[in-house]
Amino acid sequence: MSKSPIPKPTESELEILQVLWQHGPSTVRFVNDELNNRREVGYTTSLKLLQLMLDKGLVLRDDDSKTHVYRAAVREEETQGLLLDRFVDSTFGGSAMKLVMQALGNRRTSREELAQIRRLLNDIEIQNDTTPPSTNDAQ
Amino acid sequence: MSKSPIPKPTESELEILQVLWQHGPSTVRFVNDELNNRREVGYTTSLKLLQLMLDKGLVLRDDDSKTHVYRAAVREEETQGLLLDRFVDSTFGGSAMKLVMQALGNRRTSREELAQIRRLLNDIEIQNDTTPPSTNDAQ
DNA sequence: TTGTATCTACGATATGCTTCGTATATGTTT
DNA sequence: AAACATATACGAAGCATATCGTAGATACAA
Repeated sequence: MSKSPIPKPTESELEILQVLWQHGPSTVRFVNDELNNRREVGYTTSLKLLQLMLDKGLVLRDDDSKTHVYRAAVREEETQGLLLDRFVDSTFGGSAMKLVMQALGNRRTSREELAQIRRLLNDIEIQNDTTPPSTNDAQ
Repeated sequence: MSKSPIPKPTESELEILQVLWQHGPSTVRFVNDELNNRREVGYTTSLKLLQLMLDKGLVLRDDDSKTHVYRAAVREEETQGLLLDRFVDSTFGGSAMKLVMQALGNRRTSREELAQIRRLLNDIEIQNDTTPPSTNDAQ
């Protein structure tokens, strides 16, 4: 519940965070290898990125051993939420609804996923019933 | 249905597109005024942006009269869809589901909006029943 | 016609992101 | 010990974006 000055990660930094979120604390070597599954990246590039991210506070590192180990300093959902807000604002003029409609409408969604969303909708409606609507951020 | 080499608009360019989408063909002056409702932007900055966007093919202009009139050259939904794809990929590792769940979970959604989504879900399921699933982009 | 306002064109700057090369330290193998 | 592999640190280049200043054109008012 603390408002911290989280710096917005760039796209490249996000790629690295994805790796760290998915695989946990990792060496530069490992991160670099993972990145190279998607595209060509030099080792020192990944290293530099991680160092900059360390400065920004996006990652932490354990440098007890010679080979440093980096881990994410920001939580996945929190970061995604932050970026989602910005994205909704810049691309959909603040309307989360429009975004959801497009996301659902313009791609294949499996039956299970649809069911999952329905469950979520039910939960939200229950919440709406118990806690009366105050301010409405979605539009 | 034509695949055109649409350049990805930057955030600033998106702001301008929002104005054009919302208000239709506009002068630089008007666009700049609109932008200044949100933040400080110099007139020549807006002008330059529009000129660059013209080069990129993001906007068209009518320069019959001395004061040029710009209009969007890309459609709103199409552009949003393009950016949505990129965003889902970079921030949610390609999982549109995760995005939708977060978008719905982390903000207030009114009863009508929920109903609207339910309707959309129904439509999708009907489609899923009539046309068997081939490739699954979501997830 | 002389100013004044408004417009476009365009160069220049500042900043941030990404990338890599090189130097240097450290550990390992023969 | 010498050679080799691998690590970190750091400077610097290349590029895109965003921003603005200035010059020059054009219309209109006094």
